[in-house]
Amino acid sequence: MRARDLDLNRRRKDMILEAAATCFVKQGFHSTSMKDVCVAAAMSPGTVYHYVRSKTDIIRGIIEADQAVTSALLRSLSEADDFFAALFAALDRIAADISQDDLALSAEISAETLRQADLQKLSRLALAETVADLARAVSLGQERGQIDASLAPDQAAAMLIALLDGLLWQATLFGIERMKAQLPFAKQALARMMIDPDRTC
Amino acid sequence: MRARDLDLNRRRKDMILEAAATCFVKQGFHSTSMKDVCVAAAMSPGTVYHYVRSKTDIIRGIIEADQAVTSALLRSLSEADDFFAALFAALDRIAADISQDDLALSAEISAETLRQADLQKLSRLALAETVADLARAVSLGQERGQIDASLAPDQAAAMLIALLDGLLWQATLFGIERMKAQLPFAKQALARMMIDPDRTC
DNA sequence: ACCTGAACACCGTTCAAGT
DNA sequence: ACCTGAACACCGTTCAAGT
Repeated sequence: MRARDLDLNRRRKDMILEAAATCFVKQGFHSTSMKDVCVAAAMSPGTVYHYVRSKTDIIRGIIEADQAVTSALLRSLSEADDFFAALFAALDRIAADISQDDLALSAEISAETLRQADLQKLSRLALAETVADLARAVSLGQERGQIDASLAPDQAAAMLIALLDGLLWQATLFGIERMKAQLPFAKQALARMMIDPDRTC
Repeated sequence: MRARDLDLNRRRKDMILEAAATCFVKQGFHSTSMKDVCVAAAMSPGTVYHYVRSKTDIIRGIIEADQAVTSALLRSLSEADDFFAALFAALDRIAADISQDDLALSAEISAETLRQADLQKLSRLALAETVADLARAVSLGQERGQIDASLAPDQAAAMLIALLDGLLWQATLFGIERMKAQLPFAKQALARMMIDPDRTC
């Protein structure tokens, strides 16, 4: 019955995380109360706290789930033959898939992360992993002659992520439509950043 | 005595804003209570609420003050003769002046902004003004032949701000020292983005 | 008008008590 | 073990009462 208990534990926690995510997306992290989460998960406070350590613990679960998605998307970049084609396709997909509420929540989670040491560490490791994954794709692109070989892959990756994060923030404030309109300019900027300007001379 | 009343009003509100800012920088927005602010400002709750509408109202004051600083810094870019020299100097100054706590607070304020319609509008207008100010400097740089004339000034400005915001976010997580180490790469990236790659051919 | 501080409704979390 | 819901300490804000 140990196996069954562990399974119940995981299932109940997933239910709570899902219910909480729904609330957070709709109302934000700080304005959804644990009572809201309890109602959405159809459990009493005591039960919720039996499966979840704290409100912060729920954020931890969401960050981990998000990072798994990002990581998979980035690893697929390393498997592509054409770096820029794959990168631009990924940007298009991000712009097409993301919702305004998702953007708001992820900004809120990012901020929440800063005031709690363990969450901040989690968030820092996630970003470091993202940059490392992307640096690997950059390195492969350099070997294929698609990217300026004189660039440090991790620095190029950091710049690319910075530009993308900055655009996502602008999309959060100005709306996703504006980001879609910005994409061609962003692609040009990224290509210029990463292709040797003297290459065609 | 109307004049004196208005003056007291402004002075007291400034005292509260200053006390609150100190608390926010040290502990963050959500983990400083109004009681903390009252103690720091040496006033009772009733007095604080006599001069300030709400906790959110304090954030509004901080955003407005921040934007005044940013706006002044950007306008000075328009007055420079060499766009990139002035831009790079501004980046160096930002990296030198900013503290880890400031970075954390501004991320937290940005997030807070998203869940309250009036704050979001304020924040959106501030970013729009920042982009517009910078676009003007870009436009002048183009007239002087320092920047690729084929770029749309507002788009180039938006990309520049996006990259800078992204780097500031990385500095928030990884520390300012890392941002200082990144600056040369950021400058190269910005120059490549904004200078016609065929110019020297 | 300016200020006090008790009071209000609500928050995240805990825990004695039930099954 | 799993679950309940009353209770606790604390939050942002208000308001009758004082000067």
